[in-house]
Amino acid sequence: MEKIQTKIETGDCLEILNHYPDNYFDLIITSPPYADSRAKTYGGVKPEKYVEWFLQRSKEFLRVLKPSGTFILNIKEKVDEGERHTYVIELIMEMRKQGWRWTEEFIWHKKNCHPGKWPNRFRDAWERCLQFNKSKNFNMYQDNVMVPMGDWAKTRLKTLGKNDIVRFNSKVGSGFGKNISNWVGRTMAYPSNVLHLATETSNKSHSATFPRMLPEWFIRLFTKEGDIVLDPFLGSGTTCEVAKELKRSSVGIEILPEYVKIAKESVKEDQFVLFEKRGKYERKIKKGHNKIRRTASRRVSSKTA
Amino acid sequence: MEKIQTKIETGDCLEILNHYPDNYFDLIITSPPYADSRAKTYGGVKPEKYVEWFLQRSKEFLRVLKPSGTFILNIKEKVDEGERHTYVIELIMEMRKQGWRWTEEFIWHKKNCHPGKWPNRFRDAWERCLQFNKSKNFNMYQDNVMVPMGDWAKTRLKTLGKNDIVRFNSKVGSGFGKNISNWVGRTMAYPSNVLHLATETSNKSHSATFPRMLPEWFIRLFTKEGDIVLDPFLGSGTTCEVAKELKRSSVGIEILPEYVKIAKESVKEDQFVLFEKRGKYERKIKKGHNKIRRTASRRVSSKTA
DNA sequence: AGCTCTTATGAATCATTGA
DNA sequence: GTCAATGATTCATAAGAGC
Repeated sequence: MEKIQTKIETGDCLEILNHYPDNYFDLIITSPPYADSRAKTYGGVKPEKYVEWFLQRSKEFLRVLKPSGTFILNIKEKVDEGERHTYVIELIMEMRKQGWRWTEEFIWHKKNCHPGKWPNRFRDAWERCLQFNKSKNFNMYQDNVMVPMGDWAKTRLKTLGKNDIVRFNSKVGSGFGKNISNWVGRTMAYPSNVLHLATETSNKSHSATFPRMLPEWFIRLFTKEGDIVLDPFLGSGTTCEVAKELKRSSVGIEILPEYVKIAKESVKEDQFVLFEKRGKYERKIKKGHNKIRRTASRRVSSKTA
Repeated sequence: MEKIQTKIETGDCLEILNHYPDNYFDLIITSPPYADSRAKTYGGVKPEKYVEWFLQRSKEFLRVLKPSGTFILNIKEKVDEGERHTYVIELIMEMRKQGWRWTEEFIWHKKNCHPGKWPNRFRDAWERCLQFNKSKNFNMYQDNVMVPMGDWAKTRLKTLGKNDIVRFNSKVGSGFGKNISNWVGRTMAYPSNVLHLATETSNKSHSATFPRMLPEWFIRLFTKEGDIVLDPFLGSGTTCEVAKELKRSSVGIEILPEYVKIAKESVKEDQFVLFEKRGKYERKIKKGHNKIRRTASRRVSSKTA
């Protein structure tokens, strides 16, 4: 098996990435400090300055990303003076001018978002996962993220054993095609662009951690084993941890020493386990897979009960 | 009870609205023809021209909306050359320059999105419901859209949906006990800004109707009985139908005669039933409730199983 | 009334073919 | 070459029929 590397660097990604060559990463995935948040750690970028601040860095991301690669940006605009701020949509416009293609916008539906009540606003239960690419053709491994089919399939497809059940679509070319027999016995379906993930209420001592499932899903979708992933705003190291479990190399960049420390410890622990207790590592991987499967099956049973 | 009026007009809302005074409507809710769609009926506004085309009309919407009112815009950008088109986010930017406040973006999660498979894209399962306002203080009646929560749904009210949109009023006096207000506080929660609704796949003879629950939810949330609602792109009349059921006055404007005909028939039929066969009307309403409850119950059982 | 089973179809997207 | 029409692909939901 190919050897994978996990590297965590301390500093501003704008500087650190200077040392990396063009077309180097297969996937960039990150959840950057939102405007005005983490004021003490990142200098508190003001919403008005956010686009400018980010564009300098996204220019570097564009350079180090492979043409076949993908950039996933998890972000959500803050409320400012009772309005949604426009820095995110401005950023999309400006990144396109920079050369990025805005391929898709995934929705992360936060199933257990924070409770709260305001007179003119409901709880914010979703975030954007913006997909940007350098070219029209990029790598996408859809089979890696298939989900169990809805229960309707069990009852319906089961009975369609006869070879030619044909739906004549006279006007609209939608619905089942002519070869429904292809579908008999299928149990998995491709997902949509809406992700239902709970936020992690974990104990990790830092803010704004995204749940492991989020980077995991995108890493599985847009990379294969041995590929190399970048998270330029690593935080406490989730992306690198997940990448490593999935046998992808990764580079994480984080400006705040406390976070770097946490991140390095997680990864170091993994290395220890990897080299000295292989059995346990295997179990860990398996556990990860089971976790995914369990989640998926929970979703399905939820759909079918 | 206050008398309510339902009025359906034929024409381009840009012209028709000239006849309406400033600050007249409490809520504007619409799903305009998307760029490049309905080419044969609406002239098929090109994506490049869409913002300009819409801005003329949103200027009128701004004029006729009360300062305390809300404008809900259901829209989604098409894929163009493998990229999401930017006309929607450009529209947000331009409408703000026009004087609108972009208060919030609700997500409509389309549970039964269109099937299909492509090498570089998953199925599109969501649309935007953009909330715009004229002022920071607008009317919002949050209690009208509360949803049941927690174990209560499993045990006492299997028929109602957690995380779902339910007619709160319909439960009052329907046999759940007189002290409903006591447990309402503990068992009902405010929803989030993510709406889970299936598109209607029924047999209505026209395309692109949004599900009744969508206008219903926003009408309940942003208006009270006797208020007046506008849908400037009425389509087959869903908004006016729902407004009428909820005892709100409404004006619907539709350019295509066929749709106007359908819309007028729905409203007329309701009137006929209302005045000549009251018993049947009652049944119809009840059937409507049952429909909702059935939908909710499927979803709930799904979440709790 | 409450099941199961059948059937219709929905703001889709992409590649190919034809004008 | 540009643009329009056609074909191929694929889920989930709700109405309706039947029992």
